[in-house]
Amino acid sequence: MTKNARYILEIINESKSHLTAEQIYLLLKEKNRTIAQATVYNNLSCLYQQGLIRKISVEGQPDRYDNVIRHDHLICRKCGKISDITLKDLTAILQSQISVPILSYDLKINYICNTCLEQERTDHHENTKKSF
Amino acid sequence: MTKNARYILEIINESKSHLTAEQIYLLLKEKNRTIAQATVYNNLSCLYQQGLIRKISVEGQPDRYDNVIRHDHLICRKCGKISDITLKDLTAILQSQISVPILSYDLKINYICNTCLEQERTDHHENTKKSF
DNA sequence: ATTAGAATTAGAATAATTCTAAAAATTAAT
DNA sequence: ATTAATTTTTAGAATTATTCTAATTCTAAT
Repeated sequence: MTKNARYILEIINESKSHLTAEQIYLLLKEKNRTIAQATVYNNLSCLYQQGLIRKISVEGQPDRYDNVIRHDHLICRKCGKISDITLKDLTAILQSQISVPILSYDLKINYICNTCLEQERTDHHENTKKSF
Repeated sequence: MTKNARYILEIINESKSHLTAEQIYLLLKEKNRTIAQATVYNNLSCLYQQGLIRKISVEGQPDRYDNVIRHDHLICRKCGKISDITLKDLTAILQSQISVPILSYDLKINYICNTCLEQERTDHHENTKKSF
């Protein structure tokens, strides 16, 4: 594993958020390492193929990268916000229903986050007022 | 709902595969409807927001669209192939662990498909041979 | 030190999607 | 039916994310 790959893996493992390739690139530049975007992409692909990181793709957003410690994601259907949540491991339940070996699974749970719920409530209220 | 939206929804609901926006556009053209790509994208966004279709994003691939009948997906980690699989509904199990209401969930199970397994076996064999 | 192979680079190229502003179609009001 | 208002569609430009390319730099073994 190259130095850059190690740095990138470290950033992903230490981050609490779900970074995009772009964000990782910027973080590396901040830490005054000179690195090209292509290198970030290269290494991310590499790390992903080796199963050292995972990719989470939320529609309308660039791919995001995450550590491989088992956890699931809550996705707000309004604003696209991603939050971590650790639910009971489902591997056994799933594997019992599938004959081929499961490598891993990605579970995204769609909901509406509090901010958007609040927003919705306010909007609705305003509409109601307007219609009088 | 506009005529185009209806057509697009129909195509998605009737398709057994997981179509991209591009593929939907081409299908519509085949059925000699004149339609612009932008219209396909517009309507897909619309249908998605209304919860009438779902989007499945597999890394390295353009977004794909699917019907909302509950089912899960098997994703081959080597070639990216997507297959449908209907596993036991997990909503109750998940909801019991989450306080906010779940709208829906997307479950992608990573595995290696038969073709890729075969491929791997062959490659390995060749490597072995070569190394002599 | 020399060299082969791998990693990195900057920038071009590509692919998917969104934006824009005008045109066409649909709907509602007269 | 005619006009006006609104919605949908359109073609093409613009943007964004990502990959490709070919040259350069680094690394590690001789």
